[in-house]
Parts: sequence; structure tokens; C-alpha cells
Amino acid sequence: MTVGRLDRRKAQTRAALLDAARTLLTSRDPAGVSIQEITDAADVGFGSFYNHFPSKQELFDLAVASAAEEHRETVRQVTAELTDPAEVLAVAVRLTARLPRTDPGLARIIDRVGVRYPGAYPIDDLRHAHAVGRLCFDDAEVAHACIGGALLAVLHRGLRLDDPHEIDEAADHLAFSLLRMFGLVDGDARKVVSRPLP
Amino acid sequence: MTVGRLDRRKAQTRAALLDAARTLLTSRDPAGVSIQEITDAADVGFGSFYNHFPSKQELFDLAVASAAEEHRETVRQVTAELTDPAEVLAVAVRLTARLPRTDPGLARIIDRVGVRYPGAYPIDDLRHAHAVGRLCFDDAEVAHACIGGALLAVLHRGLRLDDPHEIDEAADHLAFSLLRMFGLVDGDARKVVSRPLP
DNA sequence: ATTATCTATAGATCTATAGATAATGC
DNA sequence: ATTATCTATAGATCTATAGATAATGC
Repeated sequence: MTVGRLDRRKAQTRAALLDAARTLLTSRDPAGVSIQEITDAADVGFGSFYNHFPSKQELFDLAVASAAEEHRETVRQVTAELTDPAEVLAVAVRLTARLPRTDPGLARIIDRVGVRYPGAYPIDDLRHAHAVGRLCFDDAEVAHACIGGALLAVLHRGLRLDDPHEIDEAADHLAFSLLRMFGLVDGDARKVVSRPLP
Repeated sequence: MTVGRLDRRKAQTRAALLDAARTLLTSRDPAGVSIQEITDAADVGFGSFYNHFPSKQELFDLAVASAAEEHRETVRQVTAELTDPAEVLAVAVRLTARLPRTDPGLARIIDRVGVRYPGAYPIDDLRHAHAVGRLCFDDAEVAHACIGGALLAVLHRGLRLDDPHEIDEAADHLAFSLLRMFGLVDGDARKVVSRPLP
């Protein structure tokens, strides 16, 4: 069983549909986009859609998941070499809240998905930071929700800002605030947040 | 120009439509609800819809706005007599994050609206708390976004909890965390949060 | 011969409006 | 006579599928 031209072509069509969906997501409400529009944008025959996806919802869900996973992976790589758990949180937050400037398309998708977005900072990292006594909180799930929610709100606001510098400042301010929320004293939090981003 | 039976009947029809929209919002995605369904739920003739609202979106927007305003007013009244600005924030947060238990319908509406929900804690209150030196932060807008976002995330999580007690605990934990975020020391924050709710 | 894509369309929506009906106002 | 409601429907979608077409595999 070899992977031939046909399989590649099929994969290409599927990728084109996913790509079109992702692009459309950055500017449109998925509910208002017809399958016809998607296939047109992907430059694919209308009927081909059903060879790959059972419904519009399914396609959009996959498109969102892939966009989210991409950013999560970026954050994972950047934070992998950091030793301070507080800085892992800070960098994840600072990178994500900068998305309106660094990747507006992705930022708009996350903004649209809202609270269902899984977030780029794993709860296990948070639990680890607590276990080693670096971050302090009562309930990891609530703390994790706080981080995700505050991040979404600041990202949402960032999309409405014109000045790139203001976006970065808000991102750093958010990271600082979260560190303080989790028990770091002022000076410590300020220091962690002002380290240069990788 | 007297307000007669006809005007009352008209107002009643309008109210029935708004009420039906609000009820539907608690369990359905507005995009998937047809005008027919709305008028059926309101027990109103289909065509009557257009006597009151130019489009489905318009109706849902008004329904959301009225629900939001209602909760904001509740919070305003409850916090009006409080003298400690930190407690005003804490009470607003604790009441809102308890909504999944105290008013699940409203909670689901707020959850659906997400980050566009204006929030029940006015930014002016936050600015005032900063001015008198009770809460400490760099940027009032970012701080306000943090509060709203974290609140939405915890409320979202609360909707998925079965145990009412767990909802309350999460709400209080969130309030505590936010107070600490804004510079209160542990003991102080703990005290403000454990005061009984009016 | 097989497989995916494409075209065309049936069937099922849903919106917006036109005209009929019923109730109040004068 | 006026005004709002209601019924019925035209017109415009949009989805899902059936059958034709084109390209690869053997």
C-alpha cells in the first residue's frame, strides 16, 4: 500500500478546506458562512466537501483545534528551557497576549472561540509550580480558569488597540498581575516579567 | 394621548418576544433559532415579529442587554452601602460567580455572550478604589479586563459543577485571588472575602 | 477498474412581506 | 377608521446527494 498521487491530491483538498475555514474564521462568524463559500475560498468543488467532513461544524472545530495546537506548541517550545516555573507562566501569558500584534489572525480566532479555548498554558505546569512552592493558590482549576479568562479578556482588548507598544505593555502588566495573584511579591514579579522574551 | 388597551397589548407582545428570546438564549445558540421558533415560544403570530424588531439579531441583543442590566442593578444595590472599595469588588465578584447556582439561566446567557458582556462591576468603582489607595495596579482598563475575564472563566466552570458548595468556594477563591492581584496582603484579602454576603 | 472531484439539483429550510382578520378609538 | 395581529406565501437561501467527469492504479 503506497501513498500515491491520488492520496496526495486528497490530502491537498482537505488541507485547502481546513485552510479556507481558518482564514474565514479570522473575519467571519462561522454560523454565517455557507459551505459554498468555504469551497469557493478553497477553490474546491462543492460536493468535495462531504468527502472530507460530515458537516460545517466539524470542519470549523478542526480548524480551531489546529490553530490552537499550533500556538500551544510554540509556547511549549519557548518555555521548555526555562527553569523558573513563575517565568513559564509569565512567558506563556506575555506571548499569548501579544498575539493581536504578532499574529492577528490567530488572535481573532482565539477571541471568537472564547472561553472554550483550551489555553496555551497547561494546568500541569501550574500544578508543578505550586508543588515546588513557587506559586501559591488554593485550587489549581480555579487558578487555571483565572489565567485563561483574564488572558482572553486582555487579548480581546488588544485586538481593539492600534498602538503595538500598548499591546505589549498590557501583556506584561497582565503577567505581572497574575504573578502577584499567585503570591509573588512586587519586586520579584516585576523582575520575572521584565526578562526579555525568547 | 392616553395609553389605552391597544398600547398595553402591543407592549405585551413585545415583552412576550423579549421573554421568549431570553429563555431560548439560556439553552440555544441564537444563530440556530428561527424567528418562527421565537414567535411560537412567545405564542405570537409570526408576522407580529416585524412590528417590533427589524431582525433576530436586534431582538437577541436587546434580550441580552436587559438580562445584563438586571444583574448589574442587583449588584449596584447590594454594594451601594459598602464603604470598603475592596469589599465592593469582592461582593460583585462573589455574587456574579455564584450565578450558576443562584440564577443558572442568567449565568448561561452571560456565558454565551462571553467577553462582550459588559460586567457588573463598573470600571469607575475600580478607579475610585485605586484613587483612595485601597487597590493597586498600573492600568485600570487592563485590570478591569482581568476581573471580567477571570470572572467569566470561573462562571463558565461553575456551570459544569454539580456541587453548589463547590461553586461558592470557587467564587470566594476568585475574589480572594483578585484582591491579592491588586495588592492586598493575604490576611486582609481573606478577611474581606469571608464577610457574609448581604 | 478504482477513486476523488465536480456539476447540477431536489428538498428543506428561513426571511420578509402582502393582505386578511380582529380589536380598539372616536 | 385605525392599528396591531395573524395567516399564507413568494423568493431566497442552504444542505445533502446523485450521477457525470477526470485522474490515477493495475
